[in-house]
Amino acid sequence: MRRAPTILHLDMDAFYASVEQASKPSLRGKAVVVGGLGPRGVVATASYEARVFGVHSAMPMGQARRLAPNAAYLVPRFGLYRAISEQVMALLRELSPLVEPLSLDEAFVDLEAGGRAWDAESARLTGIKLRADIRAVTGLTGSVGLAASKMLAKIASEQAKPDGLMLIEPGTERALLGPMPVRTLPGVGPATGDHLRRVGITTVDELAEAGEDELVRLLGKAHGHALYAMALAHDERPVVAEREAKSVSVEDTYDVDIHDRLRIGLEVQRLADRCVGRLRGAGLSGRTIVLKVRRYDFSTLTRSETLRGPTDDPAVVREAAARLLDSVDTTGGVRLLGVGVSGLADYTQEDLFAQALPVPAPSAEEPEGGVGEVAPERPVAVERQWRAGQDVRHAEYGPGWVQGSGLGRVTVRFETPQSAPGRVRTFFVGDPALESAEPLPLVADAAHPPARLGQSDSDRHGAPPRTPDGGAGADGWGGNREQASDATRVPDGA
DNA sequence: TCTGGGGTCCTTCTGCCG
DNA sequence: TCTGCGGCAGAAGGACCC
Repeated sequence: MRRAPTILHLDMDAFYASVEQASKPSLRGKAVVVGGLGPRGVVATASYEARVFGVHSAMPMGQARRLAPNAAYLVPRFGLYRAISEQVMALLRELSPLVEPLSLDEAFVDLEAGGRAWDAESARLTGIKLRADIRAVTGLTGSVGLAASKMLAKIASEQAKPDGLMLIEPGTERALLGPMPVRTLPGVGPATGDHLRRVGITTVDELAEAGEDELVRLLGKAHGHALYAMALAHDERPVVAEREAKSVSVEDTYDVDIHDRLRIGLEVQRLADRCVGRLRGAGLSGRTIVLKVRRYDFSTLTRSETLRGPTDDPAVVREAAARLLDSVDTTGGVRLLGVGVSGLADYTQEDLFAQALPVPAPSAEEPEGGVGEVAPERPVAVERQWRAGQDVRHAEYGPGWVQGSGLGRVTVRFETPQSAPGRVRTFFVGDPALESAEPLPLVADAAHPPARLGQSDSDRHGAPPRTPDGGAGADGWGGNREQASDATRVPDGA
């Protein structure tokens, strides 16, 4: 095991919410909640001001609204988050060629591989400079953990939050880890945590005392061995810069349960097309088609079928998904449907016989879905929809963002990242002087300008960044189903 | 209170094959 | 021909992560 604390873990603080606060001066210092605003949405990120009220990630939006009724509720703008994430990742790659992104706001860096750090002091200085650079380039704060392993570096950054840096000195790991709750360890979620608590294990020390055999008996071979090693602060996993995707899937949760079998069939076809769009966009094909159904009572079942060879043919995936649906009882209604493809390959069976359909180059309008005969993901918009948080520009008043809409009107706050908190004006939703706009840079004249600050509607359907642990940037969030009545609330006096 | 979306990995069960 | 067995692949579900 390496002894020097040269693994760095960066975790941006309340990333999505912080980006929104940085780009909307009237929200700074206020409770901000980003997530799906539909009736079945959940919280993606809450600002620290919102967390004071008990709002946290993965909480149902309805519950968040009850806890923090005066917070600002915004839909995520993944295009903007991706652009800012790229700025941050570029800074990390200046430190080392070994950068392992976990999601848009998190990454591991092997500082030793980059020759940037060889002991505690050089590692600490590198972390301090990184945090300053991130603030200069993006205007945002991130927390840094430094340790001799990935697990400990991640725990350190968690301890450092918000806006801090923590280094775990070699030799102090077990003393630090011992009193911590088992849930601190990666891989221990609610179920495993409960399981361990029932047998009297609540801390990492107790986990280590239980012994490897007992943990294997309780949790199974893989999990037991892994957890015992972590309890002893042993973690030899290397930082891996590139990892291949193993599956591609799309799913939708519906605002209202679907009962009509015909409609369910059509939705599955639509999801199959979207999934193939993703697949082709990534230049992949797959052998196993998976159908996912979440029923009215939240019970989830999957059905899968493995083909003789990999495919990226939408008709083949549609047909397989339809066959799988035949074996599912949807009486009572379904709340979620999903279609996925696994067993990925970077060629198709048809390629072998030169029968593959030509794949047009993705266009700006179809960032990942340029798939010939595959149906478009959404019908062409016939009426403009204004989503809370969306960037707009008014011919007379300039740039602003949608604070809320409903009853045929849209309320816009006119301000920019560099301006003072702006004023609010209300327009008819069809006002020709109002148009959607690209987000503005958070930091003027940044040394590392983002490649593109896209936030167009298509961004919500853009391919998630391929991240090593599968931490794909989520998209969707039911935003396309947002109701007009989902007006954003902004604290008074903002 | 009422639970998103996109992933990965693991375990268990079952059927097939030699 | 029948039976038992081990290995393997596929199917299904669960837990976890961001």
